[in-house]
Amino acid sequence: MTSKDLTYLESLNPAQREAVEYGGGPMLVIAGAGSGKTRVLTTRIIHLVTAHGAKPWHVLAITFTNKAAQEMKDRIVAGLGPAAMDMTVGTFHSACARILRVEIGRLGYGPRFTIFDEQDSGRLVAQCIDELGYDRKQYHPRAVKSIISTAKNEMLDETELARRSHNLMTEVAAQVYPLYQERLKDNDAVDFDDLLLLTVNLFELYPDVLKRYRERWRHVLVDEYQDTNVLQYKLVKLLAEEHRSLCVVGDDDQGIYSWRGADIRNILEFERDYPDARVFKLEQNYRSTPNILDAAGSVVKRNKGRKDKTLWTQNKPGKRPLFYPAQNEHDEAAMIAHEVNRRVEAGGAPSDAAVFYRTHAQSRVIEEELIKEGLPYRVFAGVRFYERREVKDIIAYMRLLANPKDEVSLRRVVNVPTRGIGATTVQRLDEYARSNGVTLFDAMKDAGEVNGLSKATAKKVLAFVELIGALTEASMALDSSELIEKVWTDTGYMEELEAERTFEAEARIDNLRELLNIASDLREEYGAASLDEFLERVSLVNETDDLDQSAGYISLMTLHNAKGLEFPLVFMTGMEEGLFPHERSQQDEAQVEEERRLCYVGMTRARDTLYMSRAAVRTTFGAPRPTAPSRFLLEIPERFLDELKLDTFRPHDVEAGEYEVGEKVIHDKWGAGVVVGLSGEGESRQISVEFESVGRKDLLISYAPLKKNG
DNA sequence: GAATCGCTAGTATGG
DNA sequence: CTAGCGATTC
Repeated sequence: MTSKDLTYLESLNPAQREAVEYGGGPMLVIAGAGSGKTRVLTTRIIHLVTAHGAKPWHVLAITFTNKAAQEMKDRIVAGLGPAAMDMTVGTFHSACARILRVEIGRLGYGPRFTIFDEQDSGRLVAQCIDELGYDRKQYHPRAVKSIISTAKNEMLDETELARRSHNLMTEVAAQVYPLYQERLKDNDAVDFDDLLLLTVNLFELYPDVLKRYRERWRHVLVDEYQDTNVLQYKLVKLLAEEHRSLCVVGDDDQGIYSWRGADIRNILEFERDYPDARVFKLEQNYRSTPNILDAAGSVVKRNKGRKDKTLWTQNKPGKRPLFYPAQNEHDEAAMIAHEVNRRVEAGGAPSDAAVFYRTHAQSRVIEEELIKEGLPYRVFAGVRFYERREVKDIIAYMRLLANPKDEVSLRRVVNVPTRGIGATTVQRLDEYARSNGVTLFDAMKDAGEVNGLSKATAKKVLAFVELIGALTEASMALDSSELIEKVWTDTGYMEELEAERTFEAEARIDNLRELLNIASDLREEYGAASLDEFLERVSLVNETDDLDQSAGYISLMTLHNAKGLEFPLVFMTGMEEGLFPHERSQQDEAQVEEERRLCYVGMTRARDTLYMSRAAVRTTFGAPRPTAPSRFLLEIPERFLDELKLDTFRPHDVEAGEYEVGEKVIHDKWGAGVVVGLSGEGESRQISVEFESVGRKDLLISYAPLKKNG
């Protein structure tokens, strides 16, 4: 042993240390929740460099989110110093984007290609459906897009897709697929799946390129391996096959992305794919109390076909998880506010707390209650911030400046704010573009010669071309934050919003200011941020990546977004059949198992306190409906769960109406009727009424606009 | 070509 | 219930 400083090894437990020091070929680390897997990954990288002489630039580490990548990078820099900056740490998508920015010319795209999001791709698919003469209503663009996406992720081409199709929708998708792909290329654009697919294509078509990247990244490490799909698996395989320094880390109990192609077999069968692979298991949990782990474990152990493991911990027993049976979603939200306040009074901080829910729609009521209580919070809505209309509009302008072939963005902004270039004009320009084989934007430059355009209209079009030209010119010299301001000023976008003077317009302006903040932060982080860097960021970065637990707010997010995070205090809301597990997963046992893993992921985010709640009545689509408790709640033995009783504050106590069978009633909408039955209690007390107008209806007494008649 | 009205689908989960 | 979209009207 030389004088190398290996003290970082001392803080590891024996299992972690073994995984860190293993010097052989492919390895799989099965790492239970909270068992220090990020630590193992980062320490292993440090060890590769320190003890095995690996060069930092030879390391490729794939994480699931950009936030995880940043954390990992910070930790490695702390251990290795600035040399660590030469490593590549990022998500599959960002790593592929980086490769494609350099290499995509081989595939016939330009280097400033646009990355389309789900909305953009959806629009393009819709155009293709129209172009092929199919009815958009019958073949919903999103459904078609989803089939194409699955095909891409499973590496099926349109022929194979058509061969396997067993319904009209898939057959149409198989026809749309090649056209969509052609249009993407015309737009110099790729969708999310393309980032991975085109990279695999590139590697398979050009062995010299693959060779370069194999030399570049001799050590490949992949986190959250249970959530990789076929394409990602393929990428890893292509890259790691030669040097075989491959370390994958994952937990089959935390696989929650099969719906977007993740294949849990990637982890379950790793040993078959790599027969010489060593398997390591990390089972000591450092995060949660035994009570929380017991409860979470009792849920996930219902799943079949999992790798057996038992988490244990030396942490103090702590409190048992608390179950709160709320009357409705307002009550549930009030409980959260109440309990966070209690914690704050006891010396805690709002930022200790996270609220998880199955669907975004649940956040609203919780927000209302937190506002009422004056508690600071932040909603992490995944990519949704970037999908807001105003944000997308400004980004569309920016994209157009970087890539004038991006017709989807062009169409989006050409008449926003309205500048007299309507659908008919765009249609004529489009016809001209097609018959002359030029892009839509080039057709606009020729507006004077386009058939059917009046002089006045042509003038408006040319003014737009000039506007974009001037902005493009400006984009070369300006930082992206300056450019954003110039865009919303010069296009008149901001002026129009400000003139509206409505509450909604104010909110939109706030969102645009937030976008500006993001660009400014980018500048602070990296010095200056060019247009291209800005676009890369907003295309691939997820809102959770901005999570800052020191900033003093309660974090609200979906259970999916909670993966990889931890909080002292966790609220799992909406523990109801049909919501969690979601109704659309209930037909299929495999999907229910995935929901169960999601439940496990949520529960194991909690360090010391875990609340689980359900609403007896929940209003969805404007209609209140009684609910049944989630099966996951029932899977937790009573000894692991306490019931939270909050008699003092129930804010929405509802008097159960004293109706009797046979009594005459009158309903605001359906008029007169007679009570024929009563059931349930409290808020979920139901009444059956035989109406003269519409016959028998079952109603909730506490919500129905119902009165006694007589 | 733009503005307004009214209908209807959506609410899984996300890079 | 509400946002987004298409039909209708100006």
